[in-house]
Amino acid sequence: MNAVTSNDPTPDWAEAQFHVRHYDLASTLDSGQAFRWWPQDNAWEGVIAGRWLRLCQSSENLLTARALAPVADWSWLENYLQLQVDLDSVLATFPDDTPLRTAVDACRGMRLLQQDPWECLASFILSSTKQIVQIRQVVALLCERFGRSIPAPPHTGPLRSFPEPAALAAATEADLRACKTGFRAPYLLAAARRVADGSLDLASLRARPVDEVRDILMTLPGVGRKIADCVLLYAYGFPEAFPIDVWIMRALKSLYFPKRRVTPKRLLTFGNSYFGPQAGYAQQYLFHYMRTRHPNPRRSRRTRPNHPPPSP
DNA sequence: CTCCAGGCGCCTT
DNA sequence: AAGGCGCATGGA
Repeated sequence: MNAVTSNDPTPDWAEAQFHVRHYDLASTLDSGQAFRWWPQDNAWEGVIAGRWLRLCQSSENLLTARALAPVADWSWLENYLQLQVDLDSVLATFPDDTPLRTAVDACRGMRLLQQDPWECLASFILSSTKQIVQIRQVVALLCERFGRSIPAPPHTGPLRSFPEPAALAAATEADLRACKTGFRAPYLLAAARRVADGSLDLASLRARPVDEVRDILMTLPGVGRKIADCVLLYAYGFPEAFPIDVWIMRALKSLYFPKRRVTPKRLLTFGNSYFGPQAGYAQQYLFHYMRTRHPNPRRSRRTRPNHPPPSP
């Protein structure tokens, strides 16, 4: 995973290559962790750390990154992509059962990212009762309206960074509702204000125990156990965090308790205790497996009766 | 049209 | 403690 930088003596852009093992870039960037990556010509383009980036898995063991400005040190990207993680040792901690083996086999190489806490927190505040495509749309609108303009390549439109807390804190609830945030607008506004005024220091949370960080995040309105766990997992890198949403509930029920009566409470207890020290990784594999391999159960329902009733 | 979406807060029992 | 319901908005 050593970076090899371009030899161009005066580049106005930068390229680096990273040697990887067991890395699936596509499922990593498209598994509902982050919401600002788009497929483009056999590569992925997105904005992180306030700059446009193009990532390509040019071969099984090689990632290529391209940026628009010289990059002296790529460690921020290595950290974001979690290139240093030995996936085999993570998978070795999983309980050895058929459902998890199936889920891992469906997208072996998928990683957890390590994202910016503010972007992750704000994005997941917006996630409640929204589909992933809608979350991406709302995040894009917020960036468009409140982000800082950043250098963009010719083939994209104008690009903007993810909005700073202060930029959203200065907005009105109506401004945020104009970005389709709906009933989540006051939650996002409150979080932005808490971070912007310094009463919530997201950077300092990294050094604290996971349960303390969860409790602190849950003091924010609109942030319950699930959203807090997403931030713990996707931004702070607590691998034991296990966000349980409707997909995971469905996975636990259908994969671990098929044809058995189980209360939601029992499923929660099971999910929060069964998967071990890297439960968050297990969660990501189960989530992605359910989303990609198990169609929405509603879709199997017959949409029209065999014999339509006569017209009046 | 109806049902549901990477939930949460609040109100009833 | 536990369960029901409304919340904005749009996809299926």
